[in-house]
Amino acid sequence: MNIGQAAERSGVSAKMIRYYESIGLIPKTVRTEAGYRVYSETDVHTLRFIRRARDLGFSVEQIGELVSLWQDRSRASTDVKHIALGHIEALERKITELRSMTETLKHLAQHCHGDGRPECPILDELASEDDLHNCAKRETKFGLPLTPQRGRTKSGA
Amino acid sequence: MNIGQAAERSGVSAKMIRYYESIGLIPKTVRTEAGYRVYSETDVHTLRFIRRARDLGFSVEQIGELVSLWQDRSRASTDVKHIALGHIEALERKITELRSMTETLKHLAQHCHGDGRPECPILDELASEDDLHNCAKRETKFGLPLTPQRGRTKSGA
DNA sequence: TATGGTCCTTCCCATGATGGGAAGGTCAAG
DNA sequence: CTTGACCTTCCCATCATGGGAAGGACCATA
Repeated sequence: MNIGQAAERSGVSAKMIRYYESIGLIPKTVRTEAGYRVYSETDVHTLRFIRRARDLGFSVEQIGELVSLWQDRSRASTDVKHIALGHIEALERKITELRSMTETLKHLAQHCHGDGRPECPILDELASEDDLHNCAKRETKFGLPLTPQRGRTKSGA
Repeated sequence: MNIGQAAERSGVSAKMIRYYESIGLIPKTVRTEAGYRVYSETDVHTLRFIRRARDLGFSVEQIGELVSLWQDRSRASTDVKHIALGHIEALERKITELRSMTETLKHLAQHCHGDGRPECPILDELASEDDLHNCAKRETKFGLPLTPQRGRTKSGA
């Protein structure tokens, strides 16, 4: 089947399939004489595997390791578990960070009248000279891209 | 003061200060004859404001709006609150998403022996033909960049 | 004054995962 | 043979951030 079919059946966009091939996450496929990529059921299966791992938030690098382990029949499950646990930790750190932000913000928002007057504790806090004295102490401070929309951009927006 | 000083005093890197200027988040500064940017206490104050907003996860676009409101003495606090509440929602959606991922993963990891044998429910699940049948149903599915390290890259790594 | 070190300038590139779109080739059905 | 749907490659954009190069500016000290 062609890339479009493979994309539809796997849930990975054609664009991404080409990208994964280009970075070596999946091997180069067979091509027709005309240069069209040809995919088998097995390839689709692999792509689905990748999509799921991606949906669980694994990075492409980690997915590469997972795919290798998956295809290595003599793997040790501890290696897989190790990757998973590491990822869980990363996720939890992120969650903690985001929670800290929301809590600070909720505090601030609670005290803001939110009417037509200019007084605003939210701005006051942002402008204050000392550290954010709220619950959230910015221990873990990373950026968070809140709009990295995976998948459709036009339809889903 | 020069950009280096302003960076140090505000907690915003010189690189970022230039970037913020280039995208119009902050106005162009006065320059010395030699072309060096010159900053005042007020500028540093603004930069600190920006850093805090950034630490709370606001996007540069939102920060722009917040800065405008901050500097508009006839603002309505409701506008500020509106931005804050919107951001809180976004954060909470993200948190929900991440929690869903961790829960799925924890489930899978729990059932994985994590020893030298190849049997691995984590891989089995990723490779399974049907949808992830776990608690996490991938309702909200976005990517999450778990390593967008803000700030130092060498020292902090 | 010459030299060196530290600062500043601009410009380009990279990140990670993804989409958009253009220019052009292919294929199957009518 | 034409049309439309599909494929190809290539380049660009995102978002906020850092890295680094090439070159100029400034200052202190020998």
